[in-house]
Amino acid sequence: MGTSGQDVTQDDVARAAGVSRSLVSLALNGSPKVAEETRRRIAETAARLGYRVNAAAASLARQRSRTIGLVLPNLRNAFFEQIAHTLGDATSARDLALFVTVGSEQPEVLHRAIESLLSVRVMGLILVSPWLSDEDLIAIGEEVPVCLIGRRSPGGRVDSVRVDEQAAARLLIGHLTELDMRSVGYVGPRVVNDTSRFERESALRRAALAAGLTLDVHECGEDAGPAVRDMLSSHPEPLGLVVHNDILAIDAVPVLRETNRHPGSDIALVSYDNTYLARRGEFSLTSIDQLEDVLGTTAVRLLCERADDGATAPPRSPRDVVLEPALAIRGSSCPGRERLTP
Amino acid sequence: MGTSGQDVTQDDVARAAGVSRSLVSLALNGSPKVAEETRRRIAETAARLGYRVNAAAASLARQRSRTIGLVLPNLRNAFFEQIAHTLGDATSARDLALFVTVGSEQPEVLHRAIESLLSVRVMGLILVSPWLSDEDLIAIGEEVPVCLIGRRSPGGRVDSVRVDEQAAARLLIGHLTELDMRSVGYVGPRVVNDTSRFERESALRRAALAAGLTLDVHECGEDAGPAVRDMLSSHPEPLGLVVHNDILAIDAVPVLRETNRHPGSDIALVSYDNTYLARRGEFSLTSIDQLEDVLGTTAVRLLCERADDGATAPPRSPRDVVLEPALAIRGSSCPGRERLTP
DNA sequence: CTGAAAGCGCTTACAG
DNA sequence: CTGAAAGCGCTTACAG
Repeated sequence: MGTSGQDVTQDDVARAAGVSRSLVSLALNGSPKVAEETRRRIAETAARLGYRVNAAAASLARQRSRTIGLVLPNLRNAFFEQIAHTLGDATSARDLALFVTVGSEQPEVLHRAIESLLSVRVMGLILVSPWLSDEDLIAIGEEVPVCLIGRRSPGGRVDSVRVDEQAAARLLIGHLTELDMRSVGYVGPRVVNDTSRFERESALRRAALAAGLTLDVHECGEDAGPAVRDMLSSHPEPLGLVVHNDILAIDAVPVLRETNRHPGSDIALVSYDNTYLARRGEFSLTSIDQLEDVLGTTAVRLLCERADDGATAPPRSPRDVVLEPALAIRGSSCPGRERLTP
Repeated sequence: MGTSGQDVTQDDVARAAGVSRSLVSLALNGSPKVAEETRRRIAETAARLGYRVNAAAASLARQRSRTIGLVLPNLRNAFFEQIAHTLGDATSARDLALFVTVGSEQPEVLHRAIESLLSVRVMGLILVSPWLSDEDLIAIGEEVPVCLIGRRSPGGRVDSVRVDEQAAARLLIGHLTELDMRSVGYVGPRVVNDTSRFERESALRRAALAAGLTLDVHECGEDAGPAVRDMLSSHPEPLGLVVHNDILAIDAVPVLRETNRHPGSDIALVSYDNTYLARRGEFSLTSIDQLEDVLGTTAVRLLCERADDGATAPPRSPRDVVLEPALAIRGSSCPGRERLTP
């Protein structure tokens, strides 16, 4: 029946199945030491009684939990949703649970969130573009396996997976120069401690220089519109406009229209993340694809490897997995020639 | 120092502070039975040693955890971010942890997510507009205190907090008729089992009828653009266009422009959620405000009340808290007359 | 105000 | 292939 009543324990299952308590545990955890026939009988009894493992007890006994903590900076970016989904799949494929915590601009809130994840003794932490100092990250890495997504490993015992920002910048700048844009502008969020933001900017600057162009930078608030408007008015020439991410880039679309700039001829708008916003017909943004699925599955793998080392084994040195990005080309930069590169 | 090493336990703290194990527990949990001076000394020792409670052990001993599970349908709506933030604040104000799980269109994934929350023996579950049947919800309510947000209580032991859909519909329709719109169209997502979607539609229909108007309904996919275009072409007369939420409504903005409809004269676009997207200058959407902060804090309160009842006490009957929505009026319906109603 | 002891539900050597 | 026993770190009556 699987009904409620107070919690059913392994004891109840053991009694009902006429076996010992430990056998139930072994059977339910799929130990090879249990006869298949017995295992099946126990599993059936457990299901019939509505047994559900008590994760707290299991973690305590096992000295380690089977859940991974995911810390996202916020939920305002579809990229984060993709990541969360991919990680959800990757973890459940390994029979792990995933708990998401949403950070905040306020460091205090972020720290509290991480603390509560540590209290649960998560087996590892995945942090997406965290607003934390390298020192903080390394300190957290001392307590629990950590894998960063979208940010370079700061050393210590902290791993990371990210897309090659230089390669992404080269893809974008290459695309823009092919389109004969004369200058390149970058619009990014006005933030103080977001490392990835600055890395993106400097990668773009370097790639632009290498192509003989300079990079003009404007910072924007929540709405990128005003910054884009400024940028356009100071660049009447054919301009390659790089916006920090899709969600900001959609603010640029109406501005282009208003100011009478024509994608493909005197303007080319490109951005990052290639989320569903970029794919929408109304926006149709050329955008860097970050390969969220690869990012996610890799992060989980790195974390599990580090966790499996246990407290034994010499601490693994930090690993920094760098992925080649792709560029999804759409109407915002060259109408009529949509494709995926490379 | 608060450094790492293997986990510090209450035992370690007790030894270091020269007191008994139980006293440490009492002190750290702020029991009034402990002398203030002792409490302080123990707290200091704990901090110095880098002690962090083992939530698994605490939950097990206490037979109840101090974390609430939040289940969101997805992360594609800024409304969910607001909710998550508010709940984060509300829970930490009560010294509870919040774990977020992101659902999915696939019921199997959603069930697994809920299962893993139940395995942790969360003290309660908050579900936002869940894609689950009433029966499923009631069944979950048998296992753990449940509070729904944005959906009517299905009975059982399940509470709910939501905005009055009828009142919201009346606000919108009232606003549209004031603007002399002749017909009303509703564009909502094409879904099969989203109760809130249908409730919204029927509330609108009823309010429209009461105002002597009929409601034309078009369903849309991920991009609302095409549905909006259809709607507009079949309604050349002044049209009040209600879109299911902000994120879909922004697809309508460029369509209005293309088709040369003018907000305030022959078209008035309104939507739901009043998120940051609605507030952006480029979109400036008139939108129903759902009072996320009230929704969130109320949900936490209801949950705690039900949890405090414990296994004793006659089961509380379900509560259905209904809030009066507000309407934020912006340029998409009447340019130049932005305000908040009521 | 403080300490000794039992127990939460599970896992895991260990001995058969 | 199976069972008896210890222990994970904490909380909580209970007795002083």
